[in-house]
Amino acid sequence: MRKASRSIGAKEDVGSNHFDLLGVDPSSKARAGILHLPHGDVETPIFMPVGTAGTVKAVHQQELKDQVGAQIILGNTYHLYLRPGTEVIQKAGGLHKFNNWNLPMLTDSGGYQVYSLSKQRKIKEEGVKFRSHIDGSLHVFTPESAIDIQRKIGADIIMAFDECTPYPCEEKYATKSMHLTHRWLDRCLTHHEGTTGLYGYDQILAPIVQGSTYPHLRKQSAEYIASKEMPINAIGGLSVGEPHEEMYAMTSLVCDTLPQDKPRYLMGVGTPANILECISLGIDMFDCVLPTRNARHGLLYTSRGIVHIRNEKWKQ
RNA sequence: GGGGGUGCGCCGGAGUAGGAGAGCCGGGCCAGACUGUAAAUCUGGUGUCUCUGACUGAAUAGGUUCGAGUCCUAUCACCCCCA
Repeated sequence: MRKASRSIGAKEDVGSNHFDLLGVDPSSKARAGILHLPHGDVETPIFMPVGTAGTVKAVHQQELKDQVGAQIILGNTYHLYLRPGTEVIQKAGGLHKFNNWNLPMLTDSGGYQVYSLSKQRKIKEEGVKFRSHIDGSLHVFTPESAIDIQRKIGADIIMAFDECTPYPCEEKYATKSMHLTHRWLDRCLTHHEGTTGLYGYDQILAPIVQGSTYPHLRKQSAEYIASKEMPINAIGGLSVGEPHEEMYAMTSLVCDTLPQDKPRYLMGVGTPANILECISLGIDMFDCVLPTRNARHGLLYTSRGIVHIRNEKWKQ
């Protein structure tokens, strides 16, 4: 495997050419490319391990780099904002310095927490009021504040603030939510353009396609997102419990609508089979908690199927 | 050798001053779940059988009693004290 080159703390703007599409599979829609980011290049298709609170759980940084070969990892705006807190990270000089990870990073905006913490939040046009899952304190996330926090965290790629809808989701609500996400995207874009990275490099803002499992909504949302002409386009609101066939159908439809020359990021996917299938549909980037969570829960994917390594029969 | 105490589930603990147990809590084990992480978490199972219901079961063997895990006798095992 080729080692991704590195340009730590690169001050120069990497320019509009963030992505080189190297090849397309003639028998599927699978692609190979290189994504150029301030902290190095990333080979796509890529799986990005999730380190919600700034660290990939149960894996040492060294293992993550040397054995796992991770080229980019995730962090989460909501969780980092609550703990250790945005100011702490900013004082450290950004998340890269805070956790000593000098390769690319991406932060999710907190949009997933609109879904996963739905019991303790309220959505309004302005933004989302969250009750902290740690101490119950009240916090407001808006498209603008989500960008501000992500500026302070300093990831190479930052995500638009969206609503990840649950499954199943009524069409009426899915429509309303999609439009809200679109309006929030416009605010994110404006705020992103009006601000700069705090640590001497550009941060790419990625918009997110929503629309639940409704083809016409997905198409409409994909067209809207594509019209923004951002360097990376993301697909959200999938892998939330819908049948795989629906997930593939939506992914396929959206991939066919999004531009060819930009990386496509399918958020929250998935199982090994999901990933292979979606690569063949044209997805370039993935993230999922499944490998780390399942590993912590003693579940291994093997060539002979799933193994629960903690079971007595696997012990010596 | 003498005295005292304790014995039920795979393990540990709780409980029972004769009156409803396949039965409390924890662990282990077995199975399942987990998809932009409120998750080293959660759910279910864990005596036997011909399984919508039965049967057996409180160290072992007897006894008292309408009724015994509980009381009595003997035996066995373990723990404590004395010699």
